[in-house]
Amino acid sequence: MARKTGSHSRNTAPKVRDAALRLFARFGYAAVSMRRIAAEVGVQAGALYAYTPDKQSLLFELMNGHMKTLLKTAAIPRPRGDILNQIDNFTRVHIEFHLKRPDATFVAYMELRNLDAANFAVIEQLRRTYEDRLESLIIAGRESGLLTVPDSKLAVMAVIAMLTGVNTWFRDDGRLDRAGIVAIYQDMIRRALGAQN
Amino acid sequence: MARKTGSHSRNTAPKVRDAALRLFARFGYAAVSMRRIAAEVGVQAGALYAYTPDKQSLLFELMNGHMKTLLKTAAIPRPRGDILNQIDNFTRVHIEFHLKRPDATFVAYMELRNLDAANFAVIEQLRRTYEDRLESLIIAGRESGLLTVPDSKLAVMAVIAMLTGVNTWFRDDGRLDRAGIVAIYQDMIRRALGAQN
DNA sequence: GTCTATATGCTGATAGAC
DNA sequence: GTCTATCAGCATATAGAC
Repeated sequence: MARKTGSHSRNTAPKVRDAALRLFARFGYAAVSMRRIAAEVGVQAGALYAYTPDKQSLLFELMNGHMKTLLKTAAIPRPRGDILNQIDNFTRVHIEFHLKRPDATFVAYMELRNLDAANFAVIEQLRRTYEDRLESLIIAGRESGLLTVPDSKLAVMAVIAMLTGVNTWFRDDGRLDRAGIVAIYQDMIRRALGAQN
Repeated sequence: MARKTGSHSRNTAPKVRDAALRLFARFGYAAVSMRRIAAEVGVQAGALYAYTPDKQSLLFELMNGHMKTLLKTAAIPRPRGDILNQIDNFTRVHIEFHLKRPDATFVAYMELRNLDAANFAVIEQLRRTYEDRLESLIIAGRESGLLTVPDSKLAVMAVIAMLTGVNTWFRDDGRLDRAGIVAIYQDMIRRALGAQN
């Protein structure tokens, strides 16, 4: 209880991150001022600099955290199960993960150009790691004769673009629920990859 | 020859649009100032307002022109030919059109949130018109038994996301040329749509 | 940890000269 | 059609009080 007067920061750090994420997603990094983030949190602009050295770091931490969590969540825990099941699993996890985090997903895709060079390289590396995992599955599937893929790298790009695109049109009160969407995408992706199901 | 001193605007209008497009694509609408556009054109900031009433209109005109050109280019000139060929054609035209205009494509996708409400509605309508054309093809293919598509709307979103994603990774000095990429995407899209080829 | 006050500079847009 | 000059406001970030 050695807290000074005016100090109620126990929840401020996550509030800053939440406010920044929400505002960056909605209006874009460049269009959001530190004053606006502060107002959303309920402090003055200067107080934000107790939590981040500058605006750029705030953006980077949000994107870096998002990518790290993605890689952790999408870690393949069990190498057992055949390749088609693993690809179905990738499809499901990708859709569920990103639909659960629309703001972070949007920021991670839209604000890449607002990262400085060093930060961009870090995020780019994480993105590549994620893509490589999917490519490994596709290559394994092709080698075992379960898939017919003309080009594994293009297949990766096509599948990830399809999947991430879900976030752009999904609505909670829409015609299909998440499980239904996952099932349809699993079907389309298996087919696109030439699965002999 | 009734031109006043200091008047050399014959090429300025397109220069303004080109500069704005290039800068918006690279740094984002919100991060680009009118002064910076003017500097790129080689005039002072005030001179831009002879060509656009404000910055917002400049963005809207770029996006509106892009979408109108897309709809014109992708107009289906010949209803003859079977559905699979028409879908292959859609794939080819989409990829070629967008690879030819990387900046406009990028701006059209990234800057939607920076349109004011009225302008956004216009662009949204054009985008929907484009999607509806593809859906018509898919529905016709399904009805004639050529395609197996669990959900035509999701199929549209998946296909367009796949196709537009090409712009994010394509490089002119890359491993595959445009024709090669088109062929692979035609194959993956036919398969995704359950074509019995 | 948060406040107020401030520095330094850039923003979109307009007015009037030429 | 383009220039210069300018308005009024907001930007990021820091300093020092409490």
